[in-house]
Amino acid sequence: MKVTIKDIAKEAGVSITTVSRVLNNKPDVSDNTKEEVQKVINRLGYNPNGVARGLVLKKTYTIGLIIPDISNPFFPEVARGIEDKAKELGYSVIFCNTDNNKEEEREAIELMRSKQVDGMILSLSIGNKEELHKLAKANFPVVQIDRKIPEVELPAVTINNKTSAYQITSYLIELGHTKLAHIAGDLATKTARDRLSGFRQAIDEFGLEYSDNWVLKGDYSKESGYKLMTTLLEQSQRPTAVFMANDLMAIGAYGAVFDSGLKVPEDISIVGHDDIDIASAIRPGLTTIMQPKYKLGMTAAEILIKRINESNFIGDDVILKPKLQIRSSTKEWQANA
Amino acid sequence: MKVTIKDIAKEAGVSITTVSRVLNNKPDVSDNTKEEVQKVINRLGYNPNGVARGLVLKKTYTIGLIIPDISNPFFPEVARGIEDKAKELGYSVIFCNTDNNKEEEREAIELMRSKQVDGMILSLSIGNKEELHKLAKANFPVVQIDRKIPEVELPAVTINNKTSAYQITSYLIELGHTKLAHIAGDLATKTARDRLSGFRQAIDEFGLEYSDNWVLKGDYSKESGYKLMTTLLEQSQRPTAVFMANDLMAIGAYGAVFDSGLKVPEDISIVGHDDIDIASAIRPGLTTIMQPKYKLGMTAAEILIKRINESNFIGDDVILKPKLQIRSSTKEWQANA
DNA sequence: GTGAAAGCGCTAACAT
DNA sequence: ATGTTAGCGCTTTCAC
Repeated sequence: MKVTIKDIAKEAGVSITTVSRVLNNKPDVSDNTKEEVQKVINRLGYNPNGVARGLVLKKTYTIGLIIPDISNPFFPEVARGIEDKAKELGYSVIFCNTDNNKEEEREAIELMRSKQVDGMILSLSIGNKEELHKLAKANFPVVQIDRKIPEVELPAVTINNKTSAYQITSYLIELGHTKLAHIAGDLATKTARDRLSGFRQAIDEFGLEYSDNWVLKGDYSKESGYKLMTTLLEQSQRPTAVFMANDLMAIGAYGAVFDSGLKVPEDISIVGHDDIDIASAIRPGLTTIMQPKYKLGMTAAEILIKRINESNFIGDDVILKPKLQIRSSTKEWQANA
Repeated sequence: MKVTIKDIAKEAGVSITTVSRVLNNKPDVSDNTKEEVQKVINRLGYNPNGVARGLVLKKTYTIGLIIPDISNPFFPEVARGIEDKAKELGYSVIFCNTDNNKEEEREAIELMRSKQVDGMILSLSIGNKEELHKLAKANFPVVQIDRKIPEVELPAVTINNKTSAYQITSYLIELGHTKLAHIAGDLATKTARDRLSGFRQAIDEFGLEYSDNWVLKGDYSKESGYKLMTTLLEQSQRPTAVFMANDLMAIGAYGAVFDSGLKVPEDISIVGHDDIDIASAIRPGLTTIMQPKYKLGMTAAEILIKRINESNFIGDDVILKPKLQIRSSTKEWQANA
């Protein structure tokens, strides 16, 4: 049987209140009894029952983390940032993968709530406005990460994906490219939509022609990157540069280019987004947008926990700065006569 | 205020016992009242308090996952396997990073226990026998993953790292290499020790000479791979092939070779271990040992939960099969006169 | 078929 | 400085 506060009380010859007092470092215990009780606690190897404590305190010191997929290389670092900050502030994290599936997301949120987490960090598909509205209305502590669902008043920690997409597309254009393609991410996500929209903005502003044939809809996976890049290369009119909506798809694209007997960047420039580990490891190094993933996580956890502990604190959106990371997958392009 | 079982009872005009009965699908409720109660539950959006339930049931339907670092590319996939299986069986997972730090590990275990997890999946450094012994003695459900601490009677889901190291070293030898080096992982881990020992066994069995200069102690990080490979290359006698204890270090080694103006595999063959995503994405593709990471996770979760639910079940060790994954970072070697 | 009461392990008034 | 009591939200005897 596990040893409880009662056992300690009996063994030490005091009331459970007194034990509780020394457990929580409350005043009003004589040094003597405190010491005595502490000894018994150590001797019996007592470990307070957090569940019981949680029930009376209405606080579990646990936060929920709901993300699409921990095995997508973007998320482990943000998860690490979250866990580090949470631990620092005395919280644990319970996590759940949803694959951007609306129903999974709903269930995950419900589950977390029934587990009485003190707050949640969410990266949801775009379909789940209602769920978020409910949480907001219930005044439940939530911070969104990576993706901010539009029209939802919950704070978010993100980068500006439209800007980053605009920036990297502009970079391609400044290199002399005029035939640009984009392979979009899962358009059920806000990030994919924003990146697409940043791409189009750049195309428009620089007065380049826009072709539906050169904007393909992927799903952020390596496989879809490979497949869609293959499709792109099979077209009669080939772009000279392509913006892949994330690095994972860019990796897939490398393979497709290679398999077509072409070369990056000589025949086609490729850029990605996120700067996951692989981006700097592959050759040619992938030009991409670096997202401060760890910091994204740290910041989200920090805001969430502040929100949990200060009822009058409503977190603001935090928009972190990404950075254009130029490597070797891009080169200047001269239109030849 | 959150709605409780009491509110439902009052609103439906029944006792809380009855509400509890319909909540848990117990018999002895008339179809009529059941339906009535269910209606109220839906109307009020009631969500049972898992903490209260956990207190009386002494069961939280939560398992703990303690690993060195979720942002090490080896772990996300195993974490995903664990979460998938856990979810399937009705459990959630709460996770914690320890960086192979003994004290962090101790604290994490204690934390999990105070949170009353039903069981834990652990990947610990080798220093923590005592902690594991305590858990074993307390008959607390635990399964080890990736690394089995020696002399501890808790089931483990692993591959045989000595065998895999032996296998990949033999492959190098069969290619004609006779000057082999090994850059070990963090020797505070069982895996690193086993891989080193498999390497030495191959060296011994094939009667190759062994030099301490060619066995360097890394820590599984990319940076240490780069640094130690540089050290290796600076030596007067250079090996022609090196077994890096994991893929991450192998990536670092690629950089070191490149920066020395040498080429993989023409000047030096390199192999890794684990087959993380990057291994197949980089050029030349990294010859390595593929670990069934997702399955490792699935299996561990399955055993753990079975162990939780069947008091007489003691899980056996499961040793999964790795696979030699030959790519282009290795080539035959002819000793030239 | 239904409800009253006890109790899970703890904290927090409220005495004393 | 210490103890008594109530109660957190739920499940489970036990009685009716």
